[in-house]
Amino acid sequence: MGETRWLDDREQETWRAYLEGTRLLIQALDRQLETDSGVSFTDYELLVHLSEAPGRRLRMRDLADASFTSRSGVTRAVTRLEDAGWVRRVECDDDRRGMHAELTEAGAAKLAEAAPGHVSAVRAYMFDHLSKEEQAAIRDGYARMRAHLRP
Amino acid sequence: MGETRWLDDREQETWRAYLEGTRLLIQALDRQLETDSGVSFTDYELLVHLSEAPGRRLRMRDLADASFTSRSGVTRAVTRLEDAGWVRRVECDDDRRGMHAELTEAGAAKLAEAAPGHVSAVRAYMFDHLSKEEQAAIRDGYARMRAHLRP
DNA sequence: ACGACATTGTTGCGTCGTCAACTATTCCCG
DNA sequence: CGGGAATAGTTGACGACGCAACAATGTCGT
Repeated sequence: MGETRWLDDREQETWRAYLEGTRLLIQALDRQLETDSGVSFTDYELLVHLSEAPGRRLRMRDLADASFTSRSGVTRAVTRLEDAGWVRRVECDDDRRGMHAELTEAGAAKLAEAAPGHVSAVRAYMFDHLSKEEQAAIRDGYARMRAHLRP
Repeated sequence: MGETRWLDDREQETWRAYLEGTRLLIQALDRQLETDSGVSFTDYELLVHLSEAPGRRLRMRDLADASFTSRSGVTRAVTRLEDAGWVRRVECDDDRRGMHAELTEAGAAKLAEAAPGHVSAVRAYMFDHLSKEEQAAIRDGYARMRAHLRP
């Protein structure tokens, strides 16, 4: 146990700005999606993952991995999305344990409806306030962090 | 309604790296605090806010504002921290509606015990992977975002 | 081929957090 | 001053999510 290297003022400010900015940003995006399209931010992200997958479907585990949440979280989220009519469960051919979550037409339509407003919000709340250099720094820096934190 | 300006590949990657890196980072920090000191990340942050306040106490509303959570969230969190013995409620002299949350000695001790490991984790998970320039970009960029998003 | 072990998805349970409603108090303007 | 509006903190109802346990199925070594 060596001496603790505390954060200096500059690092403190970086840490606080990041934490608080992130919290405000996510809250704002969630509110925008919820009020304009009736989708939560987490549900929106799940729909995006499905829409980008081949056949618009993903194994439950892959959806969990892609969204960095737990298996049970995905189970419940998919049930939620199924009740909304945006996703359906499809049994796996090659693995009888397996389940696919598949985007329905209604789900794709909902996503198409929600996407423009969401993207505009991401621009208005985040990208419009960042220079190209800052965007590059964030991209590279967080990609490196992500690589080291990935399990 | 003009045409939507979708995110280009670079912006997409920035957005994804940021979101996923952040999710992994917060999860990792939460786990570290929880396993090493038995404190959740949110509770840790509340203790920090109190420890930095004059008299180690804060009005409930100020604690809510500082932590960017709802009033009810703070009420429940403070009850939780009170049960743990780390915080006590003190009535306000000048406003009979008011309540202070005050850090106890045990709370200060818990914070002192948890802080070194947490700071080390913040370094190991985040700062060690970022150049000075990237840190500066994040600090400035998020500070600007935060300023625009603040209510 | 077969038994030990791993994996998949779901569920019960507990925790955490928000919104809306409520009481108590304070503020402010006519 | 007095009374409506604003504010403080709490609570109830509810939704989201993680962990651990579980049954069903698949995988692998011998």
